[in-house]
Amino acid sequence: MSTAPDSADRLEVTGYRLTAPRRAVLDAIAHTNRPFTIEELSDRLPNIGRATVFRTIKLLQELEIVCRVPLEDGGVRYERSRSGRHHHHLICSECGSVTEFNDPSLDASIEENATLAGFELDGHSAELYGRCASCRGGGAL
Amino acid sequence: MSTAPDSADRLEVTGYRLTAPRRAVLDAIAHTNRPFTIEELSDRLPNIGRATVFRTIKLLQELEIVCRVPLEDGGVRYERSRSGRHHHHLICSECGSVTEFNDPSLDASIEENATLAGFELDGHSAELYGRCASCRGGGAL
DNA sequence: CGTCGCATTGATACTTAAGCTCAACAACGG
DNA sequence: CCGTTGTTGAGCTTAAGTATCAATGCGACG
Ligand SMILES: [Zn+2]
Ligand SMILES: [Zn+2]
Ligand SMILES: [Zn+2]
Ligand SMILES: [Zn+2]
Repeated sequence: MSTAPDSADRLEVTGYRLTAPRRAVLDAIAHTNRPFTIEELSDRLPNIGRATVFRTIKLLQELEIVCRVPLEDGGVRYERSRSGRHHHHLICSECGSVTEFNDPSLDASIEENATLAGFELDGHSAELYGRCASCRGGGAL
Repeated sequence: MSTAPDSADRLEVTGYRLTAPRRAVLDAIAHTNRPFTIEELSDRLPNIGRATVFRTIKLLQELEIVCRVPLEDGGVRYERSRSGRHHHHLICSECGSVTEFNDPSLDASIEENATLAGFELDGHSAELYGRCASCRGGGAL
């Protein structure tokens, strides 16, 4: 049990090679709890080429091991997905933490709106911005 | 009635000057029905400095005259808002058209999830991706 | 009017993020 | 061992947006 055995498995099972650079990326994100940028990740992996970090993260997104978190200011971070399934994000503007949640009725509501508009839905995103419970507790009010 | 009188009013009422460059930008977006990039807009306004186009669009976003549309592939376009109020987008991956919709029950569902997580909600986004009614009608199926 | 002050403009340089290229390399199957 | 294919990484290129800063415009005031 070195790192993220399940993720590694998922890579191999899907037909991709589990190479040393890919393992290094998996390793690095397994040891991070904060959402990260590619640059940050790349800096922590000086022996791995930037392009490879990009490629690997893209790959991991497809496998739903990592997800893309769009910030309120237009920036983007990435986060190792806890659930590995479809979900949405609660993004704290104070501490930057990201919490996943899933709500079938929210998705249903989204689908309903698409149907109403005669739209064939193919994907969607929903991001919630604000202050997380612990930042509220610790700070004012 | 030259262009977008209401938008122009909104600019002035809010204390900003309605200058010639700003009017030109308002004019240009009033005559566009497709979501645009800043570059495209800037190209259509050769007499207006690029920086001014950026500044003006940013201003119009604050006034909710224009809204930022994040695409599925991570790109961004801008669109003159029809409603000028809070809404979400249906984005067609085939023709690129953007339709606004508003659904109080969707927003309620979002707020409920925030509350459940002890989160103080501050803003949110929801984008729907797929094929619009006319692209479906004209194409296959 | 004349003039002062502030908002605005725009050419340009700069920044940052992200993606692409392509030759070298590693793995694998036979 | 050799050819085929997937993978890598240094450096190049693009895109998007921002910073600079002098010049200009406009309004207020006397
Ligand atoms: Zn996520
Ligand atoms: Zn969903
Ligand atoms: Zn909109
Ligand atoms: Zn909403």
